[in-house]
Amino acid sequence: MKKIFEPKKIEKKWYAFWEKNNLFRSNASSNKKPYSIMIPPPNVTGNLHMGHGFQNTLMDTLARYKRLKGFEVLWQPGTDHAGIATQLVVERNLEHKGLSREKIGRNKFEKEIWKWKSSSGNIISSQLKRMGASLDWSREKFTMDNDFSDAVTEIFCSLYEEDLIYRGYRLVNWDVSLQTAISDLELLSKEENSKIWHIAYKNSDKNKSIVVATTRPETMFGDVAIAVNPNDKKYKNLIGEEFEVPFCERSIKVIGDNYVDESFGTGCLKITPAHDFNDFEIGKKHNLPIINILNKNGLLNENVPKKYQNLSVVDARKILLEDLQKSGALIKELEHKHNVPRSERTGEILEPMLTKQWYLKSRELAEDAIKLVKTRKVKFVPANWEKTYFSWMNDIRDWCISRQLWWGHRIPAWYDESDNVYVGATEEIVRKKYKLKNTLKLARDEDVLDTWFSSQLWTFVTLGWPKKTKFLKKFHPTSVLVTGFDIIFFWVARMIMISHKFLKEVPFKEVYIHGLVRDGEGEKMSKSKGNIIDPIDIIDGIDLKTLIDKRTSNLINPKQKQKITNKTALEYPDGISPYGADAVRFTFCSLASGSRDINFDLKRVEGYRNFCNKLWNASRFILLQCNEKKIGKGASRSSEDLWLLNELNKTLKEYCLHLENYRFDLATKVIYEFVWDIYCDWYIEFCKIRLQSENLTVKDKGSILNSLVTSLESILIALHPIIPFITEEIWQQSKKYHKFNKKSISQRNFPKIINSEKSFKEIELIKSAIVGIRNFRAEMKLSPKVKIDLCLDSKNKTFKTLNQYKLYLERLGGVNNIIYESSPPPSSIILVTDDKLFIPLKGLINSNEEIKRNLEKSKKMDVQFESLQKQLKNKKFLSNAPKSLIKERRMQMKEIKTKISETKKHIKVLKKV
RNA sequence: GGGCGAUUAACUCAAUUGGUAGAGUGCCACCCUUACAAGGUGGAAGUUACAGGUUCAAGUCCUGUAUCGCCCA
Repeated sequence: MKKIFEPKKIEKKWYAFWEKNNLFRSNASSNKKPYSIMIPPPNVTGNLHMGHGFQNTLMDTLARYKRLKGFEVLWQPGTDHAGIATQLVVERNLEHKGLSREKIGRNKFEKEIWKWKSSSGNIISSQLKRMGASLDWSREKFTMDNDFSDAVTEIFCSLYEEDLIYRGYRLVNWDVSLQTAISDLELLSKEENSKIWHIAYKNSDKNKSIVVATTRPETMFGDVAIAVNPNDKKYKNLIGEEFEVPFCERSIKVIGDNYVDESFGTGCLKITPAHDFNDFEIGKKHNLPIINILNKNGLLNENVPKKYQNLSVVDARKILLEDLQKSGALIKELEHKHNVPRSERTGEILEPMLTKQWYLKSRELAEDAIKLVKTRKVKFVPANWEKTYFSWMNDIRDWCISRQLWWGHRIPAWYDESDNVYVGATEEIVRKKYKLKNTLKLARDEDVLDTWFSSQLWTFVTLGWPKKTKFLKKFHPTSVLVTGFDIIFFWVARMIMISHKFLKEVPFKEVYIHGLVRDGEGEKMSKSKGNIIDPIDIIDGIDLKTLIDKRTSNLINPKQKQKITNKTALEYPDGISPYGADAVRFTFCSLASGSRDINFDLKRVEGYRNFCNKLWNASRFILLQCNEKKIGKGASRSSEDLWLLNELNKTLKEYCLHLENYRFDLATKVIYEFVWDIYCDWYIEFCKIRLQSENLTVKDKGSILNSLVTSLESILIALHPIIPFITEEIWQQSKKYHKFNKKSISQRNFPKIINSEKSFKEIELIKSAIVGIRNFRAEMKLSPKVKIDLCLDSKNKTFKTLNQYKLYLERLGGVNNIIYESSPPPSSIILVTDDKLFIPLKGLINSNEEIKRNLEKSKKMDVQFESLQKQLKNKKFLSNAPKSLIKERRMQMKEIKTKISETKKHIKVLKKV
């Protein structure tokens, strides 16, 4: 073994080995208990980002852990076709070639996308492999696979038959650059600086006017009424009167509606049902006509005066305002902040647009889905995310599922020339089902389904639904869904609804919601901020130049290039060093506490890389010993070894509990502390000394080696879910010693956990004696080269133990001689439980130093004493606090009292010297 | 405007049903001791954002304030 752990040399090797040996294949016919996780399918066009890295590390840890615990594990891989995102990427590629999707047509465009998918679609899969994700690749699924499409069609038709899917003429959020409807979950609304304009509408006699306030003057060509609050004294007598829309020969009525807020603007609201969601509702209520003034490309249409036709909204507004100004109709212009809805994808301002779309009725489905969470058939972890879920579900609206895109599942609906609709899986089926004549011309719906419509089927279609497969039977409902809070509505809720509807089952029993990975300063990682870190770059390392190139290429706003370059150079002057996948994984786990956001700090990775190195070197020591000496058949039963096993057992018990509770951070903490602070700092040191001792026989040493190797093996197994590569490497290297006849550590069983806790007083005693001696040495600034003597009184209760382990005192405490004496010379006293160890001061330090040191100690102890005394004198504390606590405090009191009096006595003695 | 969450050591984060605040990194001192300097030994560092309250006891529960973040309207 090399002195330093080099992850690069082992990671790819072991992943290939696991794959080759089919170690992640799941078997639906096994007798083992099932455990299944479906990967939240990443976009097929995507690259691995920190969020993926984090999420998949957690899932992989669970999957590997459950395998070791004897479960039949299915970890299902796959990708999502991601309608808009993918279509945009391919369109951009076409643009570079001077083409467009319209130029090449729908069929060719689809082919282009498939071509692109096959060339770059598995980037993310290979990146997941680099992270060590133990997915069953033989079952990889894509949401546009043929069988997936069939399932989508079947679901659609069946929902249609039940009247849960309908076609409606309604307002949708329209992205004018994509020319498609967008769900209200895909919009981002942000407060922006804008204006509010007061515009006068005159009556036909031009002797009266009414002033409306609007943030969107250009929509006035679509106005069909003016609304006022019926209680508003200023206006209520105008209700029923008519006014003319400026520059239009159209009169509209004043109506009264409580919706109008008297105090907002002028208290008069223009009503434009075709271009505002609220106005649409008011229009419906008052039976008003609807005038659409926009084309699908966002330009004003023939329903507006000629002058404004074919202008964009922005241009039309500008010209119209000028015209209003000239005509005197523009009364006021005020600064105003309001929320502007923009498309998440394109950043384009979304237009409410009147179109015919397909909708899924959601109320009824939601009722059941709410119950499932209320009765905890589906558990959210942490539970407070249920609130988010409920608040959305209680206020659920019908879901617009059609999209005007070319990439996605085509809606299985056909129309005849009179726009009658026929729904069915294929045209043939439709003709048969509706008994249509062959001469009747049918055209298929041009639109596709929202990507989430297919994603919601993920948990069961990946398992073969609608076929009744073995996999479906064994692995559904899945065990847990690991996902971010941002898609509770998009995905989690919809999966629960649809799975219950079609399978009468929940899609997963638990939902673990994790936090968002941010950069070290708490900023969201994004291309435009230039603060993205690619997990693969932490694994392999990256030099500064490449990192800057990566961060500044393809920027939407090239002006940011210099800023990002400077910032990156400041933050990573030497680039990022290679830390290896295990360190990255360990870090991700250590940061997964509740679901609060995570500020990712590379320093943490470094710390855990060092941990890997520590484990590596501890193993290296053990293997070196095994090479030199003969390993025994049985384990050593000495106190040190039994103590270690007990500590290991305690640790593993907690470790498992934390993993079961999704507290990956606590799991990493307990195992880290065990390996470093107990196993390496004490146990290996004990073993080292024993292995070098001349007092022990070859057979004894063989048993000790056996203990070392077996305990190491247990540790490796326990750590394997978190750090799979290094543990596999060490396990394989130590195979000839532990002799477990398996191909891979991943096939081992998790160490058995015993439900008993013993105490090993003599080991704790010897440890505290050594710590005491070390304290003394450090505080007295003794060089490690200076050895000390130790005086023991054979009448002491601890004498026997200290004498028995004196080798450890010598080697770990720098003790030279142990002198047995009942009346020691002037000494420093180390208190170990009830007993005293004496370190003669002569030749080391003068007694004043020791007096000073003891006075400082005694001060600290006095503070403790005070606080304990205060508590124990408090009658209310004694009557209210739990007995165990009182007992504990009394014990502490007793201890501190002895220590104080001993120290005082000691100081007195020293002063006499 | 409504809701959720956060504020703990210089930095990044922990702290079980309330029981007297801990890690990693950084810092200081000493050490290249034959697994590991990516290491060892020891140490300093906190009025737990602020102000009240409940309680024998509050980082933890309640009320309010401030700052920040997210979601919904």
